[in-house]
Amino acid sequence: MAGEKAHHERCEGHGHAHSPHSDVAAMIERARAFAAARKLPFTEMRARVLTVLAREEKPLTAYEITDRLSVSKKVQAVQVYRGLDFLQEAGCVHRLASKASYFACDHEHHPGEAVVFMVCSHCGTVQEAPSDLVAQGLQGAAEHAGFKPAHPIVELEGECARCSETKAA
Amino acid sequence: MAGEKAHHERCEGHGHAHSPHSDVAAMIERARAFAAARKLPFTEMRARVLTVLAREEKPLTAYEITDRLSVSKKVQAVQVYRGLDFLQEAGCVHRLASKASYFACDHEHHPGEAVVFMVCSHCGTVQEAPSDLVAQGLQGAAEHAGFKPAHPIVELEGECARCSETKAA
DNA sequence: CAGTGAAGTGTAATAGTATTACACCACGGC
DNA sequence: GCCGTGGTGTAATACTATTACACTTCACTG
Repeated sequence: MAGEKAHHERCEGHGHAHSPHSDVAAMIERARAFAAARKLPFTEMRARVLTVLAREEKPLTAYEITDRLSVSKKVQAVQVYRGLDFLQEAGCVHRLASKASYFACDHEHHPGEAVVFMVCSHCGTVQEAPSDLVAQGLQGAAEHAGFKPAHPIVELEGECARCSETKAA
Repeated sequence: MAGEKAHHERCEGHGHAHSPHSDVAAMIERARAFAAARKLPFTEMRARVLTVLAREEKPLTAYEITDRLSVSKKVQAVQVYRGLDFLQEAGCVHRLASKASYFACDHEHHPGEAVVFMVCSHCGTVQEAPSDLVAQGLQGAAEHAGFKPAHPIVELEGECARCSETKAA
């Protein structure tokens, strides 16, 4: 049942693992816009946290971010968590529940959409892919149980294409 | 051990919130069978951890289980984690990634199946519901990305039927 | 029947993730 | 001005999970 090409993705053809250099500036801009819309400041700290994540290929834990930032100037984990909270609200960063780690996302998500986080157990990268079928499945399960759905978490551990190829070679 | 409530509202068709009294003895038996099949001992500790979870309506954290068990005899978290590892392998207990907590499950799961954990943000209970649509969606997303899927995590936060009704009243 | 090895236990210590509390700062609005 | 909302920096703490190690149990086997 592969024929599932969901909405337009801003990702190029194959859902890419948010690559390290996928326009950091654009991500910053998106976060800034969100802040403006809420009349909240887009502070230095928020930008720094997002920048670290945007440059990274893999999810990082809050403490890894803390370490990265502390190289230039000592920061504490709580400051990073505050930044992450904001960025998650802004939709610029997602939390990977299975790994308790965080990664940047360069595109908008629409309400009601179900996004699958495919996590490579070999290299650690994450690919996002929206799925209508999953969304329908969740909706159906909820309906059947009289459950009022709010926020879905869909993570799929496995091996990414790149790592599979590498091994095959 | 505790009284057996003859009330087994076993899986009527679909997911019920694994109620506190859904036959604890049967769960123990299932775990015991798994152990036997693997030629592993089904020890006191394993039984105790499972019993605590089976009697509870909501997921518990490892430390909550530790506290419950420590009432009768002091145990340490690591012992509980060991029990949980076994029980998860046995399929008798699932981990809720979004809450870092654990709950008992009274039925088998089949490979390739995708199970939705519906978590009520009000009362904390979890209902399980298998969904073919979700399974297909995951499969499709993986195929499309050349991703080799292994273990899915599907959690849906929201409000259960009971809590919705209560509020409405 | 001793010897061996896989598996579990109990205990202590530690690593890793996240939050609370509080004093202080910055800025926008009346 | 000054007040309120929101951010920062710092310290401390709570919560989740793992590692290490000495000891036990038990099935197997030589």
